[in-house]
Amino acid sequence: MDASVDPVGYYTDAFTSTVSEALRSLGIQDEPIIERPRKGESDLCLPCFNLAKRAGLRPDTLATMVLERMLPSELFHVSSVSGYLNCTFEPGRYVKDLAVHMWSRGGDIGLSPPNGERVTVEHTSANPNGPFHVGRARNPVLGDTLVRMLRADGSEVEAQYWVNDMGKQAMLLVWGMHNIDASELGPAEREKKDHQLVRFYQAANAKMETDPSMEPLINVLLRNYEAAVASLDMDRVISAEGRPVIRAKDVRSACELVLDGMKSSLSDLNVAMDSFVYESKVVSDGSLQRVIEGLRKSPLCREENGALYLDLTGLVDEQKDEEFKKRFVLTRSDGSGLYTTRDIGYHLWKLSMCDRAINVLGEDHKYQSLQLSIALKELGQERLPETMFYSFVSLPEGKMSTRRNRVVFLDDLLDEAVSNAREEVLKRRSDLSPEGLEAISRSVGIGALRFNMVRVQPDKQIVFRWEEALNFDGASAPFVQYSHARACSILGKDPSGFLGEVDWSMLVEPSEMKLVRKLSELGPVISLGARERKVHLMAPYLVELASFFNEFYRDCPVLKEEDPSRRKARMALVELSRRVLGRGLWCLGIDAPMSM
RNA sequence: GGGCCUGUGGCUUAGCCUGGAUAUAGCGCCGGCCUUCUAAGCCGGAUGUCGGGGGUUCGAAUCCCCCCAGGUCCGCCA
Repeated sequence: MDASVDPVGYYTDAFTSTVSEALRSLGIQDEPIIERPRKGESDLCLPCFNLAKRAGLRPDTLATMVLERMLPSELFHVSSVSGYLNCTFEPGRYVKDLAVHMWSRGGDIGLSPPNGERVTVEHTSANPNGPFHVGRARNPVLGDTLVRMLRADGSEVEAQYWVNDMGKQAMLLVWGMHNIDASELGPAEREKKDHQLVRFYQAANAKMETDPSMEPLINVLLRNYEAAVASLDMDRVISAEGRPVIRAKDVRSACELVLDGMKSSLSDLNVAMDSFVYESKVVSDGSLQRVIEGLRKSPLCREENGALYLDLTGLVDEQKDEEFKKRFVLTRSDGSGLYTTRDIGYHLWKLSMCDRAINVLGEDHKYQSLQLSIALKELGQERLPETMFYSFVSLPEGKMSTRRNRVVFLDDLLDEAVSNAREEVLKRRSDLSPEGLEAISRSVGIGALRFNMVRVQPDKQIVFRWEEALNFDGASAPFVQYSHARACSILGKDPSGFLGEVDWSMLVEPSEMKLVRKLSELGPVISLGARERKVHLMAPYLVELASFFNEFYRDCPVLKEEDPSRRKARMALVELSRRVLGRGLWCLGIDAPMSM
């Protein structure tokens, strides 16, 4: 068999066509639905229940009849068990074919060739008014993992952060920075700019709650600011009640300052963005106006007191939602745009730049996202953004809230993770340099955090508990990292041990064969993540793989193996495991340390 | 009030879209394994009305209906 052919598909096709032929010889024309059994020894199965029903036979009778009519194959053998036709690939041959195929990919294992698809993943996009808290930390972790898995799957991906520099939050921040004396504020939690500047935002917010003149003031500023942005006059002085308050360009620079601090948290989490797109872009390049003009032509569009809205009444039944908000407001009475309107402009632009747009959003954005899609359809947009929603992380005592001071900052969690990891490393290693200790502690600490945020289905709520967030035992990043380090340790003792021709048929031990099979599941796990956005399946896959590697490690001595050919095959299996574990961890944005 | 999401051993969780063979793992608990390539490991054991009730089906954790609990949304806010 040619090394470039994927054995899974090859064997599956062989079984499928043999089954189809046998079925046809029984006069059954249905295309058989071949499944992967969840349990049991076999590799594939054909449940015969529905076929038997249509043929008027008992399932086990049909299975046996099909079995009797199947041509024998060198690739697999088949048995009939309680209504199932079970197919088991010829173990030695299959494992060898898998290993040869994987080995031929070299260091590129798990990377598909470019598929020509351009994907934009928008994630994180938190308002630039203060540091990240862990309530939203799932967003960058899920988003970045998706980006990595798409890249591994061969897509050309852009990770995009949509920065809200046009809204009330941004204006409150700037107003605070220019009108509140720093000496009136309490000390900041950290030196980082996001922690420093959030104090101005909080103070401005507090003032708005007590001072009724604040709200109209901010609204006037926002309106004047939008006008300045629309006419590309960033030097314009933005005033209210005739008094100058800020310059238009101050808003953007304030956001950028806070964003600097936020970017450094992202980088600590191993999250990299490719581009930051500011909301003001949509205003300054005129696309906001084009959106409004375009939607004006929609039959759903209505006007009231100068405000434009889409009348969604007709969609009520379709959505099975009697209380569907009937109006999707596009502009205020004064003609100025709203967040959702700018979002439409952004999406039109984004969709024109890629083949697939994916948004990672908190579940609170579901409704807004639905409205967005309706508006995009009204504008004639055929491709719509895909969404990945996640539920919030809350605290045992309730929802995180900055105002009630009930919040855990991401920066604190990151520090805590690294310092817990450091303690664990120190328990086991005394030979490390300070730099080595830091590097391993960081890999382990941050890895454990990221792992715990992607290991569960995104739409499940998470209650944040320190001991769980920093879990280093069992199904955790360090468990997987440890297997990787063990592999590296063996390879380090004989770096040339797998060079030359490898005889994969030397791998006959059950734990070797199990490991090879598990290694071959990397590709399918990556494509499930990339194509169906099920990124949470990578974590349990890696745990299972690491566990199989540990069994192999226990059962099969490598360096001490005396038969040179078997030793080489085992060395190569260790190298293959190292590559696959490394690739999987890379997909999760988790470092794969050489030693722990 | 209505829409959407979630509810699986003491705790956390996979499977649900696309119904099928003994319901997946981990933590914790109990009992073993370091003169042998890193014990952050391995092996064995106990633990389940798959939120509750109906229905469809030869067969339901999975599909449909009702109910309960938690989350979330229903602004000329973002």
